[in-house]
Formats: sequence, structure tokens, C-alpha cells
Amino acid sequence: MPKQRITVKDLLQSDAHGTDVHVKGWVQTKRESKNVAFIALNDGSTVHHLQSVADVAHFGEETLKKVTTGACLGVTGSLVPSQGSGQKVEVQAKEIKVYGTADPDKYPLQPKRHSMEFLREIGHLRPRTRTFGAVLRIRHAMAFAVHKYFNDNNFYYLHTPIITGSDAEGAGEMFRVTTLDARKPPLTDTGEVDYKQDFFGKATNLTVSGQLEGELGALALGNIYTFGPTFRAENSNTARHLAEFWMIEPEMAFYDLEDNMDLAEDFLKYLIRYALDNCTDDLQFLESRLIEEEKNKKQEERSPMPLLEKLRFVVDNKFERLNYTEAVDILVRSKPAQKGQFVYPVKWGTDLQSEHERYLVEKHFKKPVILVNYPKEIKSFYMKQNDDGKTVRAMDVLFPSIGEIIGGSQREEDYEKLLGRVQEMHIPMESIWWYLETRLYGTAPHAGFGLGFERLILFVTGMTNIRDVIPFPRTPQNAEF
RNA sequence: GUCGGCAUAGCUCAAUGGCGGAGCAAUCGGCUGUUAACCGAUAGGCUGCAGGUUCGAGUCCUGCUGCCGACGCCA
Repeated sequence: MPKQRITVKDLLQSDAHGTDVHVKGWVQTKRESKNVAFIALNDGSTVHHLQSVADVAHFGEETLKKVTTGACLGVTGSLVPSQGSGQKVEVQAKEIKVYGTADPDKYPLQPKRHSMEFLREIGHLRPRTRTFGAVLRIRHAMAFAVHKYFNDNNFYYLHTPIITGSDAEGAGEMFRVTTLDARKPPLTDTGEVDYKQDFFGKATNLTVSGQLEGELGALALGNIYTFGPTFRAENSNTARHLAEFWMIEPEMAFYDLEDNMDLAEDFLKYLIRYALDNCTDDLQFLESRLIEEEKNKKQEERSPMPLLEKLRFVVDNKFERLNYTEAVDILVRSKPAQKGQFVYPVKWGTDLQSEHERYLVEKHFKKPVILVNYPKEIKSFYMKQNDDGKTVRAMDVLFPSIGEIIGGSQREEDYEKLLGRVQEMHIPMESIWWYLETRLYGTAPHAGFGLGFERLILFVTGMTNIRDVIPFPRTPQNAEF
């Protein structure tokens, strides 16, 4: 008897008929008739189940009674061609070891479709569903592909701090990190909380972006990227926002905005192609799941194309690139604007609303769009100013249905211009001096961007809520599991 | 945070202001190999919580709580 466990994935590809195998996993369903029971087993290695066949007389009721949906089993048996049509091979069971039963009266997962809302309530068990298994395997593959892409292209993985003392980026509200007694913190003479007595001797927060530190890396190592958790204490309640999410932020010395766009497009296409090449089974499962789900929807609410076709479409087509100013022109002349169908008016100088971005991506161009050269007033202080005095070298990559997937820019490398913006925006020198010094000593043109990892996974998996593409979502009023 | 919607069996959902139901799951039985098996039966409920209107409230009204969707902030 082989002691080594073989995964369901390997088993299903095997043609070593007649050999004994040992497989372990969780029961998805059991179908039983008088003489024979069929146990569908899943071990997380693939979206497919293994069918193991158990002779009722051989095992007896006592054992088979414990084999219920959710139970964990070890099955030893002979790998044989399947008599049924659903699978090529199956395991004719000789021994069944029950590692853990799952009381069928209480186990919440059933062999049926559950709503995503219900599965969020049982976050500790939802990885056992096929849908979450598929999403989590794809998530893993995408994380691996991120590292592979950058490693193959000579980028260094830079670990930027998670606890930070700077509030410079202004990307959003921050979570305070402190060891002070929340009930009676030490106070200064003026009655403020005295963070000099805190653990780090100053006020600290969880990072909202690794970019500023990333720039330090790029201005020494050339090309770097970060890939880590990021925290925003915004009270955002949408299907696209998390309080804790993972962000990928490459930063490149000697890149201008064009280079930055080229990298962003190539990177996204590489990742999606990687999923198409390496996650075929999971993507096919998610695609058919989506088609099934959309049968209940009206024609106009259904996706314009199936998941795999949508992914191939993005890989095969060049992203549309245009200036913010051009985008505003298109929007002003658009049908919805003329008919007054936009909730928000389109005007040069204001940020584009979701409805405007969606119109450009989904109706006008019908493909990903990169918008560049935004008005400086609506963008961050560190972005390189254009000669027109009005715009900065910012870029947003917009994807269908999820909107902004990447935000980036060429950085301002001129010390005086950067200092000017810092002063205009009243950023305290004691929190930003080190950043400014990079422009004082051997400054260089450079650029970078941030890719929201979960937004990428949303797009690749076709899932609709960002809470369902991260194992343990953190959102306002929810830090369960 | 703003606006809107929803809350009924373990799950997904029905029920004109008038006796709370179905499918799935569970339990029991049947079935010669099934594919989210099939057939028969059984059991399962403080209709989210607190008030109010009414002869009568799951249904109408008020408040609270939770969830969902859209929007804002962004990635």
C-alpha cells in the first residue's frame, strides 16, 4: 500500500490504471444506491473532484454513514478507468479512513449553489467551495506571476515599511499604530496626545502606499517593485474597496510617462496571459458559473462576452491612450452628456466620475483606456508638472466594469518645483525632508505606478465583489475571521 | 459618509391586510454505476429586534440592527 498521498489533480491526469493510490480530501457529495456509493472528493489541488467508488457491502453502513458532505477522508484504492461518463478515471476504494466527520445536520455547506453573501458569513469554510478554491488558486498564480515578471525583467523586490511615520502621500485616512493606553493616553501641556511617549517616540500609522520609499529604492537600484499589504481607513462601502488590500508598486529610474505606460500595459497583459495559460480549468469553471448566474439576468445586464474571451480580448488589443483633455472633449460631445444622462456634469478641471470612465471604456472605446496628463489640482504633489503649467504627468489605467486598476505618474525630479508643491499643500518638512533630499542629491527622472492586486483578481476571475477575491476581507465594521 | 433596496425553515425563495408554503439540505425508507443522482415519506418557524395602526399584521406606519446595491474617496 502506498503511503504517499497523491493529489486529485495528479490523479486525474494519470493513466497508471490498476495501481494502488492513496488520496486525501474533503467530501463534496455522496451518492448512494443499494450496492454502491459514489464519493466526490476534493483536496484543493484542482477544481475537479475525484470520484471514488465504494462497495456498500465491503465497507458496511457504519463507515459510509460517516461519509457526509464536508467530512475529511483518506481513500486507498485502485486507479481504474471510470465506467461513468463524467470522468476518465476513478478510484475503486479498498480502505477509507475518516479523519474528521462533519455533522450533516449542522455543516453549512451543501452540494448546491450558495449566495456570496451567505458564504461571507462562513468565511472560515468558504475556501472549501469550488468557486473560492478556483479564486484562491488563481490569486496564488497571479502573485507568483507578479514576482516572475519582475524578476525576469531585472526588477528588485523592495520591502517597504508597513508601519510608517509619514503622512506624506495623502492617499487616504490612516490606521494609527500605538501602544498607548486608549483610555488615558499621556498628554502634552497643550492637552494633545503626547506621541513622544509612544512606542516609536512619534505618531505612526499603517502604510497607505510604499511609493515614497519605493522611489528611494529606484534612485539607487534602478528598477524596483513592492508587493505588500496596504491600509486605508476610509469609510468606503463599495464592491471595489477594502480597508486592507495588496498593492504592487513598481518604480523605475530613467522612465518617463511613455515608458511607464508601456510597462503597465505589458505587465497587465503578461499577468492575464499567465492566467490563461496556467489556470485554464479554474477559469473555465468560473466562466460557466458566470454564464449560469447570468441566465437570470436581463439581456442588457449580462456580460458582453464570456470570461475567457474577455481576457483574450484584453491581451490581444492595444490599450487606448489619450489625454485627460481629449477625454473631456469626447465626454462633452457624447450622447449621454447631450441628453443630460450623466448625473455629474463633465467639465475640464474636475476629476472624471465613475460614470464617465465607464462610458469611455465600455461604450466609446470598448477596451482598456489609459488616461494621461490630468489637471494638477486633482492629483498628488509628487507628480511631474507639464510645461503648460496646468497639467501633470499622471496616468490612470481604466478597465471595464472595475474602473481604475492602475494609478501612476512620472515623478517630479526638480527640487524647486517639488518643494513648491510641498509648500502649497502644507506638507510638514519634518515628515518629508528625506524624500526631498533625493532631488537634491543626484536626482533623476523616474516613474512608477500602483496596481491594486485584488482589482486585478476581480477582473481575471470575473467575480463582482472585491470581498470575494481575498481570503479574509477587511471592510468598515468587519474584521471577522 | 449620501441615496435606495432587502430581512420569512439550515440554504434559495413564495404567500390580495384574513389557516405561513415550495425547492434544495437534513432524517427514515426504496433503487444494479451515480454525476449538484433519482423515487416516496417525515421533521423543521418568536416571519431580524422594539413599538404603533387594525376585529385581524409576514404584509401598513415609526425607530433600531444587520446585509445588499449605487455613488463619493481610491488601488
